[in-house]
Amino acid sequence: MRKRVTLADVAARAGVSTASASLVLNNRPGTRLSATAAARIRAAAEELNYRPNHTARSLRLGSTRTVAFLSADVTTTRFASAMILGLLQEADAREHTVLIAETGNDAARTERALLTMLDRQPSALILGFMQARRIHVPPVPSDVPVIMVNGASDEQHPTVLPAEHEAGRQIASVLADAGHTDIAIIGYDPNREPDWGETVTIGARFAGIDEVIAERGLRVTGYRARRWDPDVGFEGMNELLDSGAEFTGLICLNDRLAFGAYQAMQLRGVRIPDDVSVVSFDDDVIAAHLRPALTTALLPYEEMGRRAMEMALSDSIDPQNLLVPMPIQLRDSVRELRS
Amino acid sequence: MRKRVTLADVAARAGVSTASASLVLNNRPGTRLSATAAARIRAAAEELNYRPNHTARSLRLGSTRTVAFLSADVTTTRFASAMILGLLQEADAREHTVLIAETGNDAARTERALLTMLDRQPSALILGFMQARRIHVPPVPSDVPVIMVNGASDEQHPTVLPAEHEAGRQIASVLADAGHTDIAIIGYDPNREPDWGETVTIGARFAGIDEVIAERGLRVTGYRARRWDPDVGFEGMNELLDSGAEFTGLICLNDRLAFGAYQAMQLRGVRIPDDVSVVSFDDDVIAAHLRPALTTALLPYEEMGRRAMEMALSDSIDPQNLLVPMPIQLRDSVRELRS
DNA sequence: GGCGCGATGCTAATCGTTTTAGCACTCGTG
DNA sequence: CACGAGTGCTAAAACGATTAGCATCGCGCC
Repeated sequence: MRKRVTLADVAARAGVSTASASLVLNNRPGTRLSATAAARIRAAAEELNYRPNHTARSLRLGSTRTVAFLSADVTTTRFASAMILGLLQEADAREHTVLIAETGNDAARTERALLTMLDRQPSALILGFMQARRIHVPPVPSDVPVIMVNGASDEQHPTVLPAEHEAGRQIASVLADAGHTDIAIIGYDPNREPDWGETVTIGARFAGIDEVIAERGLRVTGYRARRWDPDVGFEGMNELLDSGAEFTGLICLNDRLAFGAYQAMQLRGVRIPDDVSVVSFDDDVIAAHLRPALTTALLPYEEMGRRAMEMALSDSIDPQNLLVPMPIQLRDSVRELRS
Repeated sequence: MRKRVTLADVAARAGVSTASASLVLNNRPGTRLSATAAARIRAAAEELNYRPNHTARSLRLGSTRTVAFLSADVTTTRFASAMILGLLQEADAREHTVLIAETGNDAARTERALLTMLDRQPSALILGFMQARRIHVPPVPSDVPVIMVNGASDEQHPTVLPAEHEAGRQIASVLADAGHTDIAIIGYDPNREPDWGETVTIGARFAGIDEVIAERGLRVTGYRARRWDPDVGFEGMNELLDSGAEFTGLICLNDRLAFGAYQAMQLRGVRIPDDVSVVSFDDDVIAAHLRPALTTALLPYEEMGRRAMEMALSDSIDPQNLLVPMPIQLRDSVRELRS
């Protein structure tokens, strides 16, 4: 393919000025060009396969139709792609494209990435986090909106977060509604270690669970853990079982913990859900494939991405903070207790 | 923050022309500006916090330092984020940014996304696939390189693919070297169904396995399957066990199949690796967390992303096709057979 | 015949850079 | 003192679009 065809080429072929061509091709309302001239221009554009030079247009208009997405930790989780997909879908629907950069968890790198992005004059800036955190965002020109997905900023930018509090309530209620009163929790931290403060969402998840425990008068044994990995779940379950604690229901703070707990129970002949009913959070890819399939609260990253883009591109940022529901995926890991 | 400061602002403050300012700030070699003027310019830029307008520069230079990444199916797999991370790292090192778009598996949508991207004059185009496929790529201006990651094009664009053939050989050899001669394979298709042709890589994986089978004289029972999901692995393993086939080694064509096979064996009391040794492909997130941890060939998506960006941004595209090694993750699922 | 006016379309400035051609000035030199 | 060779810097033309304001034409009307 040869050099790109410019507006001037189209205009020349149609025998008009670039001004007229521009007017017609953008079908500006109120333009007073003859119908025949307009037709000639359109035909020329068609024949030459004209596509406007986006860079030139951006320079003139002062707006690139581009949204910059800065992500902390694209890699550490399989959820990132869901979020990106949501962003991309909504951006596409609104005829914008997405610039993406990785910031790591590093303030200096974040600042650098942010400046690089700002140099490209994006229409909006979206900061995404895989482990919901609160960070400091360097100042940004006031005309470019900043949206935080699954995180928060000291500067009070609008956020999109999962509705963890409600999910905590619902997940605990699943167990309570099924008649379970003796509950074990893996990953729980009754003392709310200070580090949890860094993550914006987990506190709400705990609070939701706590409320239901209090309201329903549940008896609880907890296994504290900060790292939520399968091995921890494995270890935790073994410890709970060894302690002789009595429980028929188990809440795992995420699916990876649940995965480990499953392994421990299987090895010791504890049957799910006959002996212990399990509920959890995230709806990780494995959750549906565990045996029995795991009941869990879905982390709605795709929807969050979509909503973030929506907020970024709508002129009115009405809801400063948006909570996206975490639908409960009811599967086979919970048994109805006959009382 | 107020309006962006332009080069003219800097020049004015330094008392020189924009030409001089541009020359100095880009430290063009061979310019003969006085040291004091240069210092004044630099100081002014510093004080005003000048950052060049990327759009304007792109327009002038005819090159946006941007690479467009088109992805088929960002969502369907947890591997996407690894690939993106690789791309991002290398792009960052070379001072480029990445535009990203989703194409689905749809030719029309791919074409549309491609055009949108081309309008932004990217330095290169990278097409990524999660399920390695061969597609038709619409024509692209000859000055923008096109790289295929984990896929191939009818137009013979350079590709970056996992070294499946070698991995097939190595994975089969792990079993053979450990003394196993009776092997079961789940996901195998001895007849190479025609559809496999669509995927570029799997054929090579099969071929590698086949070679070792022939060279070592292994005896093989296969469970055919095209969908490689946990349920299929579960079902496959049960069927193999029911058939009364004798085997001490099991090759699963991916970790999800292996996951299902593990479940089936656990339920039936077949011990891994004491009764059956298992090897697999992908190094999915769960592979390391299975009990026992699974020996598998890592799909090097991050490295592939990095190499693709490298090819895209280096002037000389020497190796038209690059095979990235799939390192074997040796873990605990294989037992050494004493003969 | 000159004026007003609607219809049609063009000129030229602009966005913020980069870059080439060349101006103005100072020396050194024959 | 005229001339060539440096030196230090600038004016102006791009890049490809958008848009406010102006120009031209034909025609009817007084």
